[in-house]
Amino acid sequence: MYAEVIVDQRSRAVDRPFDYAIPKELSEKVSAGSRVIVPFSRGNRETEGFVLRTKERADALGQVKAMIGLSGDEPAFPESMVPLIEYLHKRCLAPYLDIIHAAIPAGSAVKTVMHITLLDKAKLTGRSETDKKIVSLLEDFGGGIDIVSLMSYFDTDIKGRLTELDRRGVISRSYSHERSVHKRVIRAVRLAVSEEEADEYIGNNKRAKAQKRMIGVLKSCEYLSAADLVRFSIGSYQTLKAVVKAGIAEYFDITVDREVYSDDGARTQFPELTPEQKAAADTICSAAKTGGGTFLLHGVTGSGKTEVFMRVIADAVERGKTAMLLVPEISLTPQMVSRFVSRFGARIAILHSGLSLGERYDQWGRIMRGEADIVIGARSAVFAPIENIGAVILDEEHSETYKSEMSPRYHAREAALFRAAQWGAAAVLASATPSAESYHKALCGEYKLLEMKKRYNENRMPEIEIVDMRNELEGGNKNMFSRRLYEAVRENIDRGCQTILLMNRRGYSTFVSCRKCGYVPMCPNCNISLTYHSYGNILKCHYCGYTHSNYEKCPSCGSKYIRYFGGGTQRVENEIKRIFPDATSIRLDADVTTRKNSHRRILEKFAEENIDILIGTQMVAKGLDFPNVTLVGVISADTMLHINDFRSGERTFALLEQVSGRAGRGEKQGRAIIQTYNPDNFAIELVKTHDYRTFYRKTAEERRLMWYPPFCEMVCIMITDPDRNAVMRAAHLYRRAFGDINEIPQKLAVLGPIPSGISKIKNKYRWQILVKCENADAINERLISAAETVKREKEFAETVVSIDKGPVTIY
DNA sequence: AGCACGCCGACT
DNA sequence: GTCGGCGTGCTC
Repeated sequence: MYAEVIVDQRSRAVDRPFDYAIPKELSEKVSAGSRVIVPFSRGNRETEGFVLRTKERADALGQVKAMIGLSGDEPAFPESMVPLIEYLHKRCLAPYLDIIHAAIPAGSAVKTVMHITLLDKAKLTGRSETDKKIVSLLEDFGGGIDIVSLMSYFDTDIKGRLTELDRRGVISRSYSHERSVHKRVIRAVRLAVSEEEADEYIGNNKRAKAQKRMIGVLKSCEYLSAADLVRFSIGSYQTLKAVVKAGIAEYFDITVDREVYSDDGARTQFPELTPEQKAAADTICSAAKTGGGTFLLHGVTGSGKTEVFMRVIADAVERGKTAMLLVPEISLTPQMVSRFVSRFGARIAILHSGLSLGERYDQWGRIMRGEADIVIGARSAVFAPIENIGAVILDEEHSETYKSEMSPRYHAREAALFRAAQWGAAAVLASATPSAESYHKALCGEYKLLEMKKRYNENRMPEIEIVDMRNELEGGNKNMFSRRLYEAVRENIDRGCQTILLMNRRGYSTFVSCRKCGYVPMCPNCNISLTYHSYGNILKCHYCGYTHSNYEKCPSCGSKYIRYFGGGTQRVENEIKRIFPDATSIRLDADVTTRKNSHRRILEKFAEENIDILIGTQMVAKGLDFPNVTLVGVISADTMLHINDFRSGERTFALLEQVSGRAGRGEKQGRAIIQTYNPDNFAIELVKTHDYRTFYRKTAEERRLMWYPPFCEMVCIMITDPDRNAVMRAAHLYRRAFGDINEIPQKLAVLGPIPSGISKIKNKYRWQILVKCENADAINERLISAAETVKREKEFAETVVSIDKGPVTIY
């Protein structure tokens, strides 16, 4: 038997499967997904690799080496993940390794370290000072040392010398493979003798009361952790020691999974569904039983989509299948998670970026072992190792967080649909404001459209009021709050109802500028202005994190008059405290949620203490369900509108619709007040009537005219280099190497190369080329070979070419 | 990427 | 003859 192996060496040159013979003794254990150690390259150095598939014959033309052994007893991923890995390899033009690393828990990869051992000092014949130093260091370290430590004693590269010394038999080189994340092992205790013998022991030691209690506890259960035993028996570790020493009990190790959610064991029942919910759930469930299909569930905010998900998931697991629910960013939806936990309990596994490496590893293990058959998670959970999938659900399917901005630049929606199709599962894309791409496919009949137009519990949709801020300015109001919004907030506080205020920008102000000379402080590493943060009185770059203390005087002209343009959440918070001194308020944005669980705690506090006002970025727009919130205020609806991106209207509509949907989820009617300088823009105007259909129609008209998605596919080629001139030359070379578009047998347009909208980030200059085409996968070869042409030039050694299919932001 | 190999100048 | 630095090319 032979295996195709992807070696764990991050380089394009080895980004392909290599054939290895599987020794007989390993043939039972090696399968697709196995992690193996193989001899690689001329020196046959031991290298870690992943098996993509096994086969009867080797395709390799030259010699085929045999693999050395298995690394780790469990496979890294199940065999059924291979088709997805291969699909994404082509789709994202990403190296196999990047995809595999995205698909397995971070930190579970193995580090290969070279060790040097002194074999025979006598064979050192030469006069090389370097060689002598190597040998004497090896002696100092007791004959063996790892390569990293050894190299730290030398200024020059000693690898060549080590090869030579190995050949002469002075030293030998070996490899060790170390895993960084370990299972969590705790010490547990169980009875080592029969219950009768234990009773006899107690009878003979009448004075040992604590030991008696402890043995009593042990008798009542099979085993328990040492800590629990001590606690339940009100004893001490000394008592436990005595019991073990007497041979009555014994220690053993159990591996436990770190818990990532708390389950109090209480189970909620399935409530009665509304006719709309029932119709949607029934259609999806019956499709799931008959080979699957993709559904676009378009339900207004508060229509109870989550309840439909639960039915679909329950139906799948009842039939012995598994289910996957993807949410934009799970740490942002604690309410959703707790609802699922209280319905389904311990069969849920949670995967998201906020987990520690160990927690992630444990959740992974639970899924691999089949202990969890429902997976809830953010983008990367689409790689969860479940099999036999019955239902795949993407909540807020329009969310841009589903697109990875790192290699592999995959879209979780595409990956999820691929996995659903693989298992004949029902796929549900759900949103109150579907992406134009998905809605287009639904109208074309590629997806089946399901609509839920009514809110749950007969609640009405929030009333929307648009406030034209130009009139405020004319009326002499320079405050960030219009008179309408001020009055509404005031009224809401007095009624004892809660308010959510959206300010879609963190920090205090967008940029600062000298009133006299117009100087704007910029980030030295990125071509972007610095944002003022009142907390700590600093200027901060939101791209690279650079900070600078705020200027008292203009560094350019020395003027004392510095002005703060634009607003951020901090500024709104300050204003609220000033104009509503009697109100309680709390802020929720990326600046206050850096610590684990702080996001959840802020929301809990908001609910439990009935805080009057919650101020936040788009974090407050998603998935929050607080019945006492009756007013939503949007300080400025324009912040996303003027970003020069064809999707800005779509983003604005989705955000406004979502955030206003936070109001009126209880019995009281909700309303939203949206402040804007562009009341006539249709993305803002149509929120008023919650008219998604018209919004889509107008958007689609524009996109068709301009030939933008969903009517074409886009590819963004980003070229970066620390040198301003090199990056420009590289970009032009790429364009030339890409070739004449008339030779390509499809409609295609190339825009650029041009400097990127933010022309420098983290000291790397950025140029981009945009390709619009009918089929992006059909030009893979051109896209790659042009990148190879650039990389072949010595001048472009530091140039990075990254290809992004279906980019979400173009700037 | 990471390493072996071959080539060449420096030094003995 | 080594030694050590550097460019090249290959990896089942």
